Amino acid sequence: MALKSTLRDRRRLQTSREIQRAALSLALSQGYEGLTTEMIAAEAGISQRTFFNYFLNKEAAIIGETVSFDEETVAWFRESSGPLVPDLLQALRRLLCSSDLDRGMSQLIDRLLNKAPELVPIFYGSLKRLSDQLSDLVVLRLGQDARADADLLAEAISHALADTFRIWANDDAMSPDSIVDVTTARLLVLRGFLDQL
Amino acid sequence: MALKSTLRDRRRLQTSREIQRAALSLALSQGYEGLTTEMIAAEAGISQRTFFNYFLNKEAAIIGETVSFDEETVAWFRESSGPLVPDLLQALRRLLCSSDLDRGMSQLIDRLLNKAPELVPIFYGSLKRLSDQLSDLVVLRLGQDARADADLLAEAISHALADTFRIWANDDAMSPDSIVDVTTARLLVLRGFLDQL
DNA sequence: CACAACTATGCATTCTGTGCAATGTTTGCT
DNA sequence: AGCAAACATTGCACAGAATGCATAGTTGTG
Repeated sequence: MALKSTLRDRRRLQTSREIQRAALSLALSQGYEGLTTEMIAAEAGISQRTFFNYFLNKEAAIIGETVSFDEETVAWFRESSGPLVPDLLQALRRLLCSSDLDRGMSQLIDRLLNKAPELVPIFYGSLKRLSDQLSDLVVLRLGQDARADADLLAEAISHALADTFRIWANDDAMSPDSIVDVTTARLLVLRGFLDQL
Repeated sequence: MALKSTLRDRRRLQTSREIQRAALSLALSQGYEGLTTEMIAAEAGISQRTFFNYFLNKEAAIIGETVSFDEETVAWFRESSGPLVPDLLQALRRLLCSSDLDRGMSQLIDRLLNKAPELVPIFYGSLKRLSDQLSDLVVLRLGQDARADADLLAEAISHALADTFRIWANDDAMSPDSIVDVTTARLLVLRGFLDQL
């Protein structure tokens, strides 16, 4: 079950990114209002029908594909006996390492979210998917009874991470490796607030 | 600029709630898949066109209207010299007090989210609106420079609150007044996790 | 009452999203 | 290489979502 990279898989990934690039660049130049799936398909050099083979809807094309923890990371996390939260951050480090980050794309997304704020809720809806994965990890260690607590922690971490992504996207000097470090700093800020309770 | 309750306003609110009730009950009985705006309109006793006069889209009808802080609360918060986070929670208390909560409706939403998990991201996208309001409050006190920190805190609080709502919806013995108390307890759990850093 | 502001609705239209069937491409197997 | 299964692309048809516009009715106000 190793990761086999066939021609088909490579093309699929490439087409998927090309569609997202087309969607983002058109949304930025022409505005998200009035952007149609036909325009995106034309810009990406595919048919409208094929567009819908790749993405369930227009928003999904803007957001792009969701990353996932690989099995090794999940296994490592479950077996680790270190403290929970630092281990979660370590898992995130692995995730960011395996998924090759594209700063240019992140920059486009950030600019689009500034230009078309109506997309922000959609983006946060999609962030929920990452949060769910984090929550699943926590439950692996603490058990299903801790699901509610796990959700809460996962939300905080995923939002701190999303926050960090915007910083990283706009700072060419910032290394991808330091993303999780900055995320940790953001979480410490949050803890500072909660110390008021 | 007091709150005048004309016949028009009352009817509007009533129709809006009737539409949401129709949408929720149909989604629960027939399934969200295959639920059309025409069905909702028919069940609510209005035309499809009128449905779209009340809600921007089908999802918005399910979620219902978003609550807002009233001007007095905003003014009170800005002038208060108490610690930030407890004041935020106090503002939430006022918000929940003024918006008359409907446990039955919240219960329906909770059941629907369990039955149709594809709606969860949409719900979280809408929760962002409340979060934005909280963030605006924080910025009133700390200034625009603290926007990023404000967002982070607001996200944590709003998710803790959403969490509490689900508990409240399913526990008839729980008083609406205690919602913010439970939310505070949830935030303390979160702080406990973050103490691992 | 008279007039402005708002509401409901029908109709036409554009866009989204899905199912299906036909045709072509890639893969794995012998 | 040759073959069959799996997968990808596309066109077409169609149901549903959402908007603009015109019209007729209702409510608020002086």
